[in-house]
Amino acid sequence: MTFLNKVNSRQLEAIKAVQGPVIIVAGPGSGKTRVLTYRIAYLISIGVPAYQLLALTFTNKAANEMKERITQQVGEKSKQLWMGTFHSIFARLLRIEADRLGFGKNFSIYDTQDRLRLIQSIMNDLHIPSQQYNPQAVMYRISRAKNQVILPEEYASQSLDLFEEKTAKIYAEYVRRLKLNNAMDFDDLLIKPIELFNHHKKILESYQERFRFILIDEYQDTNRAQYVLLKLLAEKYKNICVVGDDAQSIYGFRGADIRNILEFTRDYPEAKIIHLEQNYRSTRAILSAADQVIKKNVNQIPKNLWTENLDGEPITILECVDDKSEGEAIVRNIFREVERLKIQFKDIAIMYRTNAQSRTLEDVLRKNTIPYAIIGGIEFYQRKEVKDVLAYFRLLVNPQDDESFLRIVNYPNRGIGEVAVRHLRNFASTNSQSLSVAISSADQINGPAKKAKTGMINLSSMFEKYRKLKNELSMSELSRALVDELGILNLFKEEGTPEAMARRENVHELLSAISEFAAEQPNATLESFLQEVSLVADVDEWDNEFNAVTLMTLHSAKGLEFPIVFITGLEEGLLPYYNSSLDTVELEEERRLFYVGITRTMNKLFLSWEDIIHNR
DNA sequence: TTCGAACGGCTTTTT
DNA sequence: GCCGTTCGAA
Repeated sequence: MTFLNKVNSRQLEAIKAVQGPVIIVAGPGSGKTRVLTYRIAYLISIGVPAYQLLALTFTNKAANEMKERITQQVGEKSKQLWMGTFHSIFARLLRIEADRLGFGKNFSIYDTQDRLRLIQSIMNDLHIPSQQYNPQAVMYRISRAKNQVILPEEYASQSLDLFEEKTAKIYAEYVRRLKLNNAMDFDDLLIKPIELFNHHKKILESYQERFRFILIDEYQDTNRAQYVLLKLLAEKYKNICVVGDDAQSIYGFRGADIRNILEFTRDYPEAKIIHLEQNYRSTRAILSAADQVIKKNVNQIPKNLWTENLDGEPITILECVDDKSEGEAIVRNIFREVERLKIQFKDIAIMYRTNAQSRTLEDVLRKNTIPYAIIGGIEFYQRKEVKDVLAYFRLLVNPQDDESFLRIVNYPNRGIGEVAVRHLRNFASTNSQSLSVAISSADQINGPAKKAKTGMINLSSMFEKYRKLKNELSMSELSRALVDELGILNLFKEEGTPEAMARRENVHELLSAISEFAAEQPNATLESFLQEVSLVADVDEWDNEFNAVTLMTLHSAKGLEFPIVFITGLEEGLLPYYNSSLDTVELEEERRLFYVGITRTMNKLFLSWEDIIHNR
């Protein structure tokens, strides 16, 4: 265990305290990842079987990196580790146990877009006007309720106003429809396991036995559902180790409950508390700036960060007239720093509060031929054309998935319009069939026009054909054949606009992603591919080998570090983000977000803003 | 009945 | 800048 002499005494303590509950309060740059990695390697090296470890991280990227490092320490044993994001780990568990919950193992996973569409269609059916009740707000409330493990009945009994009453109705129908579609949303991936464990004590016990040692990274960003889930799993052995920093809790909007970390010792009074306060990442100047910011927050665990690093260079403030000149000032400084410090573009990151801010920055960077990589924005797997093609695959895997069906029933155009779809839906619901099953009886459906009927019959025989082919072709052949038959690549080509060509390129890229996936994993299936892509984050895709400046939101920056950092748009209203109901709690979260940004910096920090009032 | 063009509204952060 | 809605043409 040679790795154990590469750490300081506090870190060593954190690595070796493997029995019982432990909370590690780890400041930025304090070697948190190192501790987690070594802790797992240590557990394995003292004889704990790797399959008894459950390690939950915030991003897949973090999980993969850690897994790699653990493999270096302990070898192939690490393969048996259950390590990943909450969502991917519990999706995996649900694939195994789905039938106990009345779901098929091939369930679809709905992302935000799919959920919104489903909610809109439910509101239509229930005659709830979307002008009066914003579907997004409804979706947000439902998600909120789920995060807090509040089921429809309870939600209905607590609703205080008309909006909540309507939401309660929609919520109940939403749950019913998801089940009919054999689909789960992101929140279900957390609350369905709770449901499973509550109703099947035996299964809970078997997982308690299995996961004797549980580790959770970024604990400050867990929500109520995750908390309940962990509590259930750790109940028997109580070997639960949480790592986090309340000062870096920035996902309140997603239901993260900072109380989880603040009150850990209340749930586990015997918990060992370990503080990691020595920072190895940043210069003294940067750390002190971060400290000045965060100490304004009232609600936090007191801590005292320190470093042996040098003072370093002072922070530079760039005051600009508008966003364009802000971009230009950043570019000037990038060139100067690259020259002066002999660094590369990949050592630099530009951060902002909202994705929309990346536009102007991109323009300026492109003009100056500085290579850049963007994390976030419109994600690849969210693009319309990609989602459309994926919807066909989802339907092949899960024929009950009516949402995916509705997405592609008339894409590309088959002359099946709104009215024809209504007829089909009526037919399907009177026969309690899913839409993709119902369409195979297209010739028996009365109502639709001739054109629509032909389209339906064609679509139905196409499904039949590919359902057969699915067993005969490899996933990569199958996907190519399907896209070919759809003819969308040619449609884009005929259209010829730059947008259409970009879409064409995206579909190509999707096909190569499938081939690549199949090549990397010998027993890859369409199912596993779909699961993978529905749970990837943008940060996961980020490749730090490529020599480019990284652009991203402050949220995505969590867990990363860069020698040079620019934080842009430091204006009232943008950072902190202006929101009519910005209260103290939210303001503190904005402050933590800024804190996260500052503490990503190793050597030199630039802060930029537009002085609109004085410069106009 | 379907489809494409034009218009207006809104827009935080993400697994 | 993106999405849904509306409206007119085929």
